[in-house]
Amino acid sequence: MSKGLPKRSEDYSLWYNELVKRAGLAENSAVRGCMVIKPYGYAIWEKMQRVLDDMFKATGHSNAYFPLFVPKSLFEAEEQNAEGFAKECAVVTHYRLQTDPDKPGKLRVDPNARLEEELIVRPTSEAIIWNTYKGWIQSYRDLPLLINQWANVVRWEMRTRLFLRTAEFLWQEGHTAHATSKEAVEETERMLHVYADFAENFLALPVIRGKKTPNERFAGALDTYCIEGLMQDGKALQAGTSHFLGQNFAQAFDVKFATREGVLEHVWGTSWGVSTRLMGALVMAHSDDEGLVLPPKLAPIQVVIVPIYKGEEQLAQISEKVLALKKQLEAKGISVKYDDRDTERPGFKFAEWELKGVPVRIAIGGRDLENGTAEVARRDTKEKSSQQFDELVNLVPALLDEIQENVFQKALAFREANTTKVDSYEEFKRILDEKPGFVLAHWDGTPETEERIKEETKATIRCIALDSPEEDGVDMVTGQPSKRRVYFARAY
RNA sequence: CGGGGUGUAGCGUAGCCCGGUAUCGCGCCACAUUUGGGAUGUGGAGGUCGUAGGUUCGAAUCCUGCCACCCCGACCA
Repeated sequence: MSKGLPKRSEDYSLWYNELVKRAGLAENSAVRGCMVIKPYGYAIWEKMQRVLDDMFKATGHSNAYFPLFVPKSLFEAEEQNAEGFAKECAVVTHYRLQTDPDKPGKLRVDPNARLEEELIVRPTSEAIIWNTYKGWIQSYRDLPLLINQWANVVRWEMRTRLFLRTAEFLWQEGHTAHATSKEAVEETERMLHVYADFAENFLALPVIRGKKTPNERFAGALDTYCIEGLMQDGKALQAGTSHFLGQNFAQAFDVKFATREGVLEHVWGTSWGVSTRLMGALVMAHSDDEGLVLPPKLAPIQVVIVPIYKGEEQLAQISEKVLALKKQLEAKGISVKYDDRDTERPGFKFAEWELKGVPVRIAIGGRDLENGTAEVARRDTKEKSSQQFDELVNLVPALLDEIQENVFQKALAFREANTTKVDSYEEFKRILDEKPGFVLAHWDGTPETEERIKEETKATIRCIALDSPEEDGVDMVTGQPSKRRVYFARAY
C-alpha cells in the first residue's frame, strides 16, 4: 500500500476516487461503467441493508423479488416513465451465442436467435411490478399492498463514478398500492421520513427533507420527495427519493379494486428507493485526508486492537488480556478486530485502519501491561488518551455513541456554515463560486426560470423543504412574487 | 455522443521525438535484525510493452486499423 492520499483541498474528486479504491470499498471492473464492490465496501452496504430492511419491516412492508428483464411492451405502457428512461436502457435482443465460422475459438451472436420481443434490463421496476399487481389486487381487502425488493438495476450512463453513478447499481425499491390518494401520500411521506431517519441516525448525514420541482420529478410520478445532503466540497447529493405515483401506473396497467361499496376504482401508488450511492455519500460527507471516517453504527469493524510487543512472551501476555476484552465488548454487540498480524508493524497498522475508517483504535504495549492501561484513539477527532484497561469495557460503548453523535454534529455544522440566504442573482452567482453549498433563494415557481438558472450557473433546485417557512419575497431573477425560499446547489 | 488523454510486472512509472529486446519506485517471496505512527539489510521471483496488421535485417519506439480505460462537456439516482 503506497503512502498518502491526494488532499481533499487540492483535488476533491481524485481524493474520492483514490480513497474508495485504497480503503478497499470498490474498484473499476472489466465492464465499462460497472464496479466491483469489494468485501469491506460490501460489508458496509450489508449493514445499511440490515438497518433499512428492519425499518421497512417495522413499517409493514414485505420483501419480494421481480425479474431483471422487462418485456418492451410492458416497459412502454406508462409512457412518461418509459420516455424518462428510454435513453439509458440496456436491451436484450438475442438469446444465444454460437461458434464463429470465420474466427476459430470465438463466439458470435446467433443471428437466428433474435427475440421476438426485446427485453429491457430494468432501470427501475414499476412496469413489471404493476403488471404483476394487476393479478394480486381485486378488492379493498387486498390493500394496502406494501412490497419492497432488493435488486440491481441498470442505467446506461455516459459518465460513471464509483458508487455515485455506475451503469449497474444495487438498491431497494419499495412499491405500494393503496385504496386512497390520502393513504398513498401518507406512505410517500412516511418512507421519506424513514430515509431521513436512516441518513441522520446511521449515516450521520443531516438531510433536507423536501419536494422536487416538476423539472426534477421522477418520470411518471405526481410528486417526488427527496432527502438532500451536503458533501464536503459543497455539492449536494440526493440520498433518497420517495414518489407519489397517483393512479398513473394503475391506469397504465389496469390495476383496479372493488371498494366496500362495490365500485371499481384504480389504486393509488407509491415507489421509493435508496441505492449504493449512499456509500458515496458516506465517504464524501465525513472522510478526511487520512482516509475514511465511518460512523460507528455502519462501521464493519468498530474497534480495532493493535498489540505492541517485543517477543513472543509479551505478545502472549497482551493477547490474553485483549482476547478477554474482545469477548466482553462483543457481548455488548460491538464488532472488534484484534490485529495481531506479525507481518506488519504497529505504525503501518495504525495508518491502515485509519484509512479504513475504524472509529476506535486501542493500542496496548509493554508499558501498558505494567500500568494496567491502554491507549485509546478515536478516528473522528484523532484524539488519543491513556485509559485504565479495566475501564475499557464500559468506556468503549459510550465512546462509540459519542463518535456517532460527533460525526453527525460536525456534518450538521458544516451544512449550516455552508447554507446561505441570498436575495439577488448577483449574490447568488458569487456565493456559488466563493462558498459552495446550499443557497436559499426565492423562486417564482416556473420551470423556465429554474431552467435558466441551471443553464447559467449549473445550480439546480434541490428541493422545496417540507418545513420551509412562508416568507414573502420576489424571484431573484424575474422579480415575480414568491411565497418561500427553495434550496439551490450544484449537485452530484 | 463531442473534446482531450493514457495503455509497458499486482500498482505507479521511465524509455518513444532520434528503432538494436525494457528503467525506477512501491508491492510480492525468502532469511535476518526489528516492533509505542506507514522498518532496515541481503538475496530472489515476476513483462505476449492494450490488440491486429504493416514498414524494417531488427519495432515498446515509425505507419494504419481496432479495443479498453480515465478526464472535461451534454444526460442522469
